[in-house]
Amino acid sequence: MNVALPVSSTEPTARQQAVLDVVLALFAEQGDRVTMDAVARRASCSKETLYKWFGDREGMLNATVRWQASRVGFTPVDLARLDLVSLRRCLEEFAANWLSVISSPTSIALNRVAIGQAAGGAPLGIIVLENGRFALGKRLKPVLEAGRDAGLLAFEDSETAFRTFFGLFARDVQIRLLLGDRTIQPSLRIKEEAAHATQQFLALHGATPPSGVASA
Amino acid sequence: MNVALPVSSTEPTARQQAVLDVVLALFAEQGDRVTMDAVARRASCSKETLYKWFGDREGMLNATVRWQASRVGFTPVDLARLDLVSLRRCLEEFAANWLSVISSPTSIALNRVAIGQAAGGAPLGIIVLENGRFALGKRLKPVLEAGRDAGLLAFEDSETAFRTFFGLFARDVQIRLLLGDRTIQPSLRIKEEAAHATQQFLALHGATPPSGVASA
DNA sequence: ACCTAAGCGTAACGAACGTTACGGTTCGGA
DNA sequence: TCCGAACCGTAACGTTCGTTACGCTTAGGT
Repeated sequence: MNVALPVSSTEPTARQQAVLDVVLALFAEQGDRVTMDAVARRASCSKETLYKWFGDREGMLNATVRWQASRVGFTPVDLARLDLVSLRRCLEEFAANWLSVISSPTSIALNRVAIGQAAGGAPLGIIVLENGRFALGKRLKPVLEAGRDAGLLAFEDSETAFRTFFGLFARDVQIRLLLGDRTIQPSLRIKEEAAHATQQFLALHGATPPSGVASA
Repeated sequence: MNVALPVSSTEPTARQQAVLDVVLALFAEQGDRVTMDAVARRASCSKETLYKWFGDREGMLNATVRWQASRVGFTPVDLARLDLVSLRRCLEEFAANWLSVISSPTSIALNRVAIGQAAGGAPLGIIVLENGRFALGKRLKPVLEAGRDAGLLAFEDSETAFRTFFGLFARDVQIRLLLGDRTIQPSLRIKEEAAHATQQFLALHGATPPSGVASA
């Protein structure tokens, strides 16, 4: 499995990227039920080429997940001069970015496929986890620690603090989306929910109590 | 689809329950890849019987989800005499119960199947949601409101308050389990995590600040 | 101009699996 | 005792789909 593309590093060519984008589009449309034939037809390439490039079906799915993961970008933050305002805005942006990413049809479809494959020993779920939840933690923990160093936050373990923040903004959104709940419409209130979660996190872990703003 | 068992109410017979338990066991073992043949063999029944009972494969999966959902029980609480100690204990039990349920192999497998089916328009995900997350909310919100009436809690919307509590104890546990993360071992620390989440929830929404206990 | 590699389109093979059909067996009731 | 319904075990059918193979076209290098 996965002959032409080794498990790490090698970036797919432009043509290959176009094929992987087709796979993503088909994921969003039909979920896991993506056949090699449908990919080849939509991408106007031959199945033989698919097998030459990706080895087998699992390799193609693997490359697709990596391709999508390589595109999620984070806006780096300036940790040197950090005050309560910039910290709050940074946390709100992180939360809002996360909420908007996991609400996108592409992300939902990708997570569904990864979860379906995770039933076996497939590493797809781990890849999604590594590039989603854990990548977020790696980016956010330095911010939290800088906030603590600046006397703005108080906590012992940055991992625990991050998981608290994660729970406050993620709540039940992801599981409801994955299970197909249509009564949830997070796209409209992302800003408000991110602000709310940040407010609550600062109420729990802020060194100085936030002045005059009640957690509605 | 689903001929013999109408979509609601009718309870399966003991023999049918045994078959559904076999399906659950196979879910836990092999995930979504459960064939009618494997079910018939393990359950020592004929495939013709399966089709007579459940209509088709989707009907069988449907009945399985309902069967498992019918078994999750909640311990009712006495809302009349509620003080801070009993409220705290009640919240901790809810959180601990939820964490232990979603950590069980059966629940993980069931959620994976439901999420996989949710890609199409299948109602499996909605059923799981209805009997999991929403059932929890229906049970917990009266408790929260009773706590508010007793002057122990302060919040505007019980739904919002519940989602905050949900986020505080669920955090990233469910998505990590679903994606196959093996570095997470919630079974050992469920009590501590439930107590921690309850502590944080009371810090956010408790009317009287909890005396002398720092949120570690 | 020729050769080779890459790639497209299509056909075909084979396995897995949902679904149906059939013959034999058990068991409760008339 | 006899009948019929329910059920078991197994075989068979048809579809889907992953995988492979083949013929043809195109482009770049010598």
